[in-house]
Parts: sequence; C-alpha cells; structure tokens
Amino acid sequence: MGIIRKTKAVKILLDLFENEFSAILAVDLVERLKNEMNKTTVYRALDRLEDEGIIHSFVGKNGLKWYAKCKNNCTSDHHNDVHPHFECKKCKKVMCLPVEVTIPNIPNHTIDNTAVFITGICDNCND
Amino acid sequence: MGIIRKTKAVKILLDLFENEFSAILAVDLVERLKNEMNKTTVYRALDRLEDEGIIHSFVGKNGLKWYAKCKNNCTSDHHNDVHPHFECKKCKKVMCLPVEVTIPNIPNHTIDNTAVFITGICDNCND
DNA sequence: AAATTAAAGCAACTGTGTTGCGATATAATA
DNA sequence: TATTATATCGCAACACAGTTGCTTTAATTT
Ligand SMILES: [Mn+2]
Ligand SMILES: [Mn+2]
Ligand SMILES: [Zn+2]
Ligand SMILES: [Zn+2]
Repeated sequence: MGIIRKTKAVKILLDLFENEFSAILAVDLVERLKNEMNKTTVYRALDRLEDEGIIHSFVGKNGLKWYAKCKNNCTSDHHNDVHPHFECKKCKKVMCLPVEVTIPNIPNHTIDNTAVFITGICDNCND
Repeated sequence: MGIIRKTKAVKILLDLFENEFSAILAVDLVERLKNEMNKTTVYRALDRLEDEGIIHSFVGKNGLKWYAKCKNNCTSDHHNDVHPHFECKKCKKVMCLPVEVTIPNIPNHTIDNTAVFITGICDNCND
C-alpha cells in the first residue's frame, strides 16, 4: 500500500484539480473526461487519490459526491484538512472554506468527525 | 396546496415517527413497510409530510436519505427546526441534536442554510 | 528485455429514488 | 346517503450514480 502509479488517468486528474479552485462533482468529471477514459477509471483513480490524501471527498445536499484538492499536507493515513463546504445557489460552485467550525459540547458523546455543508451566495456572486 | 389527506399510509408513517426517537433511513422504511404499502407510496408520503413541516430530511455521509420528526412547530412554508445530526458508529443510530452550531463569519458570503452531520459515539454506547 | 503487478476498459450489475398512468380511496357537495 | 371531484395508491418501467468481475493493457522492477 502507498504505491500510486503516475498513470495517464492520474496525471489528467491531478492536473485538473491543480487548476481548479472549486470542488468538482464526480459525475461532471466522468462526463468531462468521457473521451479520455472510462467512468470506472475515473471513479477508481479518484479513490486512489483520496486514499493518498491528495484529494478529499464529501457529499452534497442531494447525495452526489464532490471532490476537491487537499491543501494541508494530508497523508494516506491522516486527513488533517477538515473544513466546511459552501455551495453558491447562484453560480452553483462548491468551495472549501478555510474556517473552523466549533461544535458545542454534547454531553456524553464522543465526536469523531464533523461535516458541514453550507448553502448561500458566494463572494463572487454577491456584488 | 396545504391539503394532506389522513390516508392509511400517512397514519402509519405518523405513528411510526411518533414512537421513534432516532431518525429513520428512507430505505429502511421501505423495507419495513413492504407488506403494507408500495415503495412509491412511502417516498411520496414522506415528501408530503416533509412539505407540511411534520418531518424533515437530510442526507447521510454515504448519500442516503434520512427522515426525522420535526419538534419545533414547523409549517409548510417554514422549517424553523435546524440542527445538527449525529450518527453513532457503534449502534448506527442517527439522532437530531438540539444544539446550536455557530458558523463563523465568512467575508462577503450570504449564508442561507447550514447542514451539520457529526459522527462519533452516542451517550448510550458510551458507558 | 522479460517479468511483475497495478491500473484500464468493458459490460453487466446494484441500489436508491422517480415517473406515468390507470385504478382506488378519501373528502366535498348535493 | 348518493354523486362527484380529486388526492393518493400500486405497478411496472425507468433514471442514474456508483460498483464489480474479469480480461487486457500499461507502468514499474528485475
Ligand atoms: Mn474541501
Ligand atoms: Mn433532525
Ligand atoms: Zn456564486
Ligand atoms: Zn450509539
């Protein structure tokens, strides 16, 4: 484990995430790359990249899967890049938000992981 | 709009949510009621109950749909019962958490709605 | 260059949820 | 109560995101 080949698919995806500020919907990726690779390949490559801590995934309001580049030196055994995600209802873009959300103490509960998904209007659409 | 018939399906569902503290997975509901009604009926009745502000829905980490009873006098045109949801990785139950989560200010963004999904170990499993 | 093994392609499949439509039940009205 | 109107139901077919098994291909090791 830990070996990830620099295959054609991986290079294409890495390049894509490198030049994309917002998150990318898995389905869109499949569509966008349909002439270059099979959808199975897309999904499996995304899996690998996520395992390596290069990208991270989350689920939108409608249950669809999003991917975005990790920016905080995540590794294969630790994703230390936890943050809310924001969907703009105007431009439909989904972004990682570099802020901390504090969860109030919940008596007798052990918190393991928190996913925050915010909808609203982004800065770009707000002028 | 606003008219919801007290049909057999609705009665069964209302009764079910009344006696259930945790949230219910839509798929489980379909399975559990498969001898009493068609799955289409389940989904459509859930839709109606949600429209009426009697139950609310949210999406879990894996993209599956959950439903839970509203407890704060929600109406057909306003769901004023917004709260985090908590999934216990031991007992697998999903609960509504009656706490407030404060989202830090995000410059130039207008926040419309926030969904918080927490995983961990619940009070019941924690002793 | 040959051997090794991860990754790709393809087709078929899984599972959740949706849609169209004719049949039925509920509520309104006469 | 009988009649009419319409919301809801059941069924079958569908949509669609994501997965699996298996064979072939390509990347890395020797
Ligand atoms: Mn992110
Ligand atoms: Mn809830
Ligand atoms: Zn925007
Ligand atoms: Zn528990």
